[in-house]
Amino acid sequence: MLSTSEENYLKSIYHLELLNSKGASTNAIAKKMNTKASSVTDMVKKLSEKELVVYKKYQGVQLSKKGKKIAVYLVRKHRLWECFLVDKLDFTWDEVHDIAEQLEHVKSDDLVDKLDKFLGFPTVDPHGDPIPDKNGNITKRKRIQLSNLEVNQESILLGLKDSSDEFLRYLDKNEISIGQKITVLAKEPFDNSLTIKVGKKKMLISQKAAHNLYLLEK
Amino acid sequence: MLSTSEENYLKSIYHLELLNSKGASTNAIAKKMNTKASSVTDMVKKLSEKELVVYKKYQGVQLSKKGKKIAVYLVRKHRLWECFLVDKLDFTWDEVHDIAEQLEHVKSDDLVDKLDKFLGFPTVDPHGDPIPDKNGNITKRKRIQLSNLEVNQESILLGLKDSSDEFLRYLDKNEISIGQKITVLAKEPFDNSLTIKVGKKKMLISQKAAHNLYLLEK
DNA sequence: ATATATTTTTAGCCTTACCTAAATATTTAT
DNA sequence: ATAAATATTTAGGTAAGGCTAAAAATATAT
Ligand SMILES: [Mn+2]
Ligand SMILES: [Mn+2]
Ligand SMILES: [Mn+2]
Ligand SMILES: [Mn+2]
Repeated sequence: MLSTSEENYLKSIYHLELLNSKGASTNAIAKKMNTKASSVTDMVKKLSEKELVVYKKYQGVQLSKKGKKIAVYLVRKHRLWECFLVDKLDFTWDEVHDIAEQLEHVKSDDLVDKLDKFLGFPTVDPHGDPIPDKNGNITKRKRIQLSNLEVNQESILLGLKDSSDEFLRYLDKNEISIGQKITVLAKEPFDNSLTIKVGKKKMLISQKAAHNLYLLEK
Repeated sequence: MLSTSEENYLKSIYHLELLNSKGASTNAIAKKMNTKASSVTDMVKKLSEKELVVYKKYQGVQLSKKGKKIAVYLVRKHRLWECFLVDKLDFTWDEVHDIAEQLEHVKSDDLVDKLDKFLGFPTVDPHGDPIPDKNGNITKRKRIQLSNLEVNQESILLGLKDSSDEFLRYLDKNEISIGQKITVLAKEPFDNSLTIKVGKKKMLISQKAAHNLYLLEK
């Protein structure tokens, strides 16, 4: 049985590996987990002894098969609980992350299965992120950043790159939500800002914001 | 912010105080928490410094007002989660305790309020135990053990003294559940066993089992 | 190629929450 | 009232998961 701390390390390494397939560096893990590099070294040694990661001194870590399975299961639990909080308890999407961080560590496989069923086997969480199924399979959708969409192309908002509370509230304020149709009407060459149509509304969006929106790539 | 361990101590002391209003002894706490008396002494000193319990060496502990408030809130959370697990996720009443033991430590007042609302503000948990309201008030119902009911008196099953999984499954097997009408048909003087009518069924019940059933006292 | 900067590890400490064994206080029995 | 039994506390130790500061390895710049 893993501790909450061990579980959090595995999940962080998993997310870092998605960004950099070579593995996760000590410093990157430390930054992500708000801790010190020396603490990371300690923990990584322990995870390595348990064969949950592959670690070579000074070379960073990668998850082992066993470690990845646990990490994906944690992601599954996190996202299922986020669905529960938003769909059933009426939380907003910027309120659920910290609570799901706690709930994901509750130990009961039965609970996860029954929660999944109760929610109707959702495939994406409130932020548009995919929910791994019972076997750990994740459906990958082809997606493209809004900033890379051609002018006059229409697509559907699938998910977010940055799910920070600030960005979520920016989207709320501008009535942008997952599943909406978005069309690029014009690109401003000077600052790469975009004029877009979201639903029926026209609006201006910065390059930075456009970078953070993933659309369905057809 | 209290640790899970500190919270568990407060809850155990609370339950022990309900049995013995003078307070909880070191040994009683150790037994209840499956730990050693010396560990209890350590923790009790810490809780005393935080003014959550009143502690005098060799004299056991009582919860302070502050400590009791926290303990009651934990009981509230535990029982709300048990309702969720049984009513929404279709767990049986003998499966929910250990999961609720974990869920009760999730930190979010908002979560508790919203869960309460989602469940329709329940007043009792699946075992018939009362759920403290938002202000910590617990509705006390007059109740009497089945073993103390007069012959030919009818009453309603309110709750259980012993909620062990074995007893819960004994009740399931005999189709006895919270809310049912029960009448004592006869008492056997030799072993104090009872012939009772539960719903429409007649059955024999031992003194031990009858001790564990609380009925509404009119 | 060498010097400098950055990253990572090691060494040594701290706190929490446990433990065992020994000492001390309290309770119970004679 | 004293002895024996029981309950509680103290002393000293462990493992987990943090930390800082110093040492060592690796990466970068000249
Ligand atoms: Mn999240
Ligand atoms: Mn999410
Ligand atoms: Mn319970
Ligand atoms: Mn209960």
